[in-house]
Amino acid sequence: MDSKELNSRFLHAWGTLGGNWGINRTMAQIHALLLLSESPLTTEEIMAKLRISRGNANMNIRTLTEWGLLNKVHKAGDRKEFFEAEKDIWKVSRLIARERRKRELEPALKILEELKTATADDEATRKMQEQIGTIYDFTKMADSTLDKFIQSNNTWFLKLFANMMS
Amino acid sequence: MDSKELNSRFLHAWGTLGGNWGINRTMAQIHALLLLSESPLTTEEIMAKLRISRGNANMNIRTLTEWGLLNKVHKAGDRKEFFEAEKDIWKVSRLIARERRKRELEPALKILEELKTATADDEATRKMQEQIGTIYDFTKMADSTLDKFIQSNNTWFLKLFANMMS
DNA sequence: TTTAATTTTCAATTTTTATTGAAACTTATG
DNA sequence: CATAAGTTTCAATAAAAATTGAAAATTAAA
Repeated sequence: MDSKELNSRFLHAWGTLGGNWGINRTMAQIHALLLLSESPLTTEEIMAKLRISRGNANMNIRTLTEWGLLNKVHKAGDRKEFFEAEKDIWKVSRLIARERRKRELEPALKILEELKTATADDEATRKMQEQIGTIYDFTKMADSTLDKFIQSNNTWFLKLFANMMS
Repeated sequence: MDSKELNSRFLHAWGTLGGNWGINRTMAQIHALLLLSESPLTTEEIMAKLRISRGNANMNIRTLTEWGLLNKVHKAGDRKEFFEAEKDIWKVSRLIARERRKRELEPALKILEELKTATADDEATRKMQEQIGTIYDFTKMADSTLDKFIQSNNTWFLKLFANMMS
């Protein structure tokens, strides 16, 4: 297999996987492209390699940058911005987890907590509340676990993994 | 708060959360409705309570049932099928994890493994392959972790949680 | 077996989400 | 300061995903 084929197959696979895990396809592909790239690329180059529009490239690069998955790099004597990917896959996964927690889990938790602690008017409500309480507790635990992961370092997870598999 | 309001707010929150975690909004809402329901409901009742069409109800109930999140119940003297939700939230999360692993993670892993082990034509390819290898190893580890979770029981996770938080 | 209740299917439609591309804006450099 | 290179915005468009509803298929009771 040559590097072009490998590159293209990886972009496709990573784009699909990303698409299913809260990152849109293009965003995942931009990240994948830069993960495999030897050197930082410009917006122009990303547009050309992925055959996407300027607007699309710009907006996804921005989100990736906000998430901490890409870094801007400046080359001496060049006015253009270059982008390079965060390549430590452990860190990548923590950064993604952090964003998803923030955008999806936290708001849901907030509502669940509210429902759990609301004053129940009647017996039927109280029963429902009990069930919601269980769900809240579980979700809260999942959230804490995720948070612990987000705050952790690579070693921590390796230890956890060893522990779990034993 | 009365039971009607609690119910509706929970349906909304759970629908949104589900929507972000690989379950579509309606599917999550059907499950939520049955989670809070005292007794099993028919398709008709689900359609009415969520104001959705027959086709939509049928197709999402089917998927939920295939995933193991709903069970069919038959009432003596009634021809209709009733549905009840799996209410153990631990089990629910394991069942969802199982499906997502099957549908999303496994296919991606298969491709990554293929790319990792393909014969590299040149140095550039070999370098990319190394990077892909790292990603494969990580993804594989995530997959194994997920699998361990899927196979586990509620106690296991509680122990893990205690372990992690210490 | 016929009939009516119930469930399933699926093409058409609606809704949601992602993408384009041109214009507006910003910023370095002569 | 003027200009051109580079970046961002956003209304319009396209693509993808969810939903509808009516017709077909299935099933249980008469």
